[in-house]
Amino acid sequence: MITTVRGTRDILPAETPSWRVLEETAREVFAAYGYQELRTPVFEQTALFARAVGATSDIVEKEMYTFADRGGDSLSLRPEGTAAVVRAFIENNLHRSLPWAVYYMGPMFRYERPQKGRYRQFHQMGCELFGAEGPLADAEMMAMVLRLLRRLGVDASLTLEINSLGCMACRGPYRTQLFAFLQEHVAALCEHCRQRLQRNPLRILDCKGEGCRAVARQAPFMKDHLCGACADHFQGLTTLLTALNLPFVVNPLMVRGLDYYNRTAFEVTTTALGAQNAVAAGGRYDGLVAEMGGQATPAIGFAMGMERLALLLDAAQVKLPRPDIYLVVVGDAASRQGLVLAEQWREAGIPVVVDPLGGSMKSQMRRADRLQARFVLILGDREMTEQGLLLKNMANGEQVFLKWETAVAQLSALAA
RNA sequence: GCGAACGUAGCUCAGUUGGCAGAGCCCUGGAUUGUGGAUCCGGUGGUCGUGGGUUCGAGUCCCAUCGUUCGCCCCA
Repeated sequence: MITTVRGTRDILPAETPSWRVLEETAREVFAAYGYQELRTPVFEQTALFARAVGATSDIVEKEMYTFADRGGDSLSLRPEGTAAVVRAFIENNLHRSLPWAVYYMGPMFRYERPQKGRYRQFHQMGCELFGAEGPLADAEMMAMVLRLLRRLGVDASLTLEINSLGCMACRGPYRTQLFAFLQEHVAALCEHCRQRLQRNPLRILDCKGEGCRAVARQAPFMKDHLCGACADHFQGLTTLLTALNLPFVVNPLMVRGLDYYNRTAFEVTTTALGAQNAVAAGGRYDGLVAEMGGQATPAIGFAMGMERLALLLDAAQVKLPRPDIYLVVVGDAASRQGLVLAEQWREAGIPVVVDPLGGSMKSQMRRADRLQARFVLILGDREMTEQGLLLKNMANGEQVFLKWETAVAQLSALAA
């Protein structure tokens, strides 16, 4: 048997309704804040991700699906959404139409060890806003994320955490200070953190190892060493979140995994998903557009993991589709006549499900019941001779007789 | 990439010191010959994840492999 590739899966019809709730609710909320949909290719030149996400990040170093195409170009399946959005922004000269507010949703690919809520092909949706520099944009985006989560009914046990990662001006000095501190306490760090001390000391702050956490708590915090502009920005953000009545926690140890972030970083976490606790995460990346060759443009964005949202989604919101009218046909002649009638009704805009398996009336009725059809139309020998149909209301069992000629009018009254 | 647990019917699971592969749900037929749901009775459905090994005999023990789950890591 040929099966799905490890870390991928089918989303079967039993599950697609909740995915649609997810997608449709998100589209509504994003649109309400002025975001429009952007669709980018699922694969790009490998160099795009290497430069945007960071050549030394774990994602690029060991998690990308990278391959050479037949022309010899190195391509990669997208491991995240922002890089392609930035590429599209630059490539289409959109700095002339600021603000540019877009959302995307779709599959992403990372070669990771699969776990609950973590797949090799997974789905993210996210928003990116180009052109807005001040904390108003940050606060509004967080409000939007939380509104969406509330609308989805997944807001129980969620926490909004924020931090500031500083900017080019203040991160450098802070980094040397942090490095000096960590070097004094190198003995208490885990092996992995000792290795990344040189390369990426900031990441040590959110290591989950006990020794590292103890050190991290004593370490100098970025938020205490921000330059004036960054401090103002962060202060402005907290003031706005308070004004919006959005509860938040300042987590000075939160560091984003992707290299492009500066200033505001935020994360929405849950206690309901085990180790994969991040539901949504994002931040500001004011330097990325310029770094990627575009005209310097401030930007902020976030992404949320759709598998994780689907796991949390309030089942009460998901309405399973149920047919209004289910046609039961008994006998060959009735089957043919049923097909013709059903097409006439559909032509008139009336949806009809025709029992596709036939067999005894009992078994067809059972299938209609299983689908929770509101009405069943019965077409058997008796109805054939009388050129009519029996219409049964499945809720109360009442039955009325219809003639073929007048059925369209009577059925459209039902479907309305 | 590292550590651990688990893979038995479509689903959820039981299976004793190694001795005939089971239950519930689902599906299906009947009780009810043209009518769903409730009840009762019957039925279909298994390369026990896969491949080796030990043994008279393996779902059970051993090895390998694939997959899932949990933790690490990473992250949405």
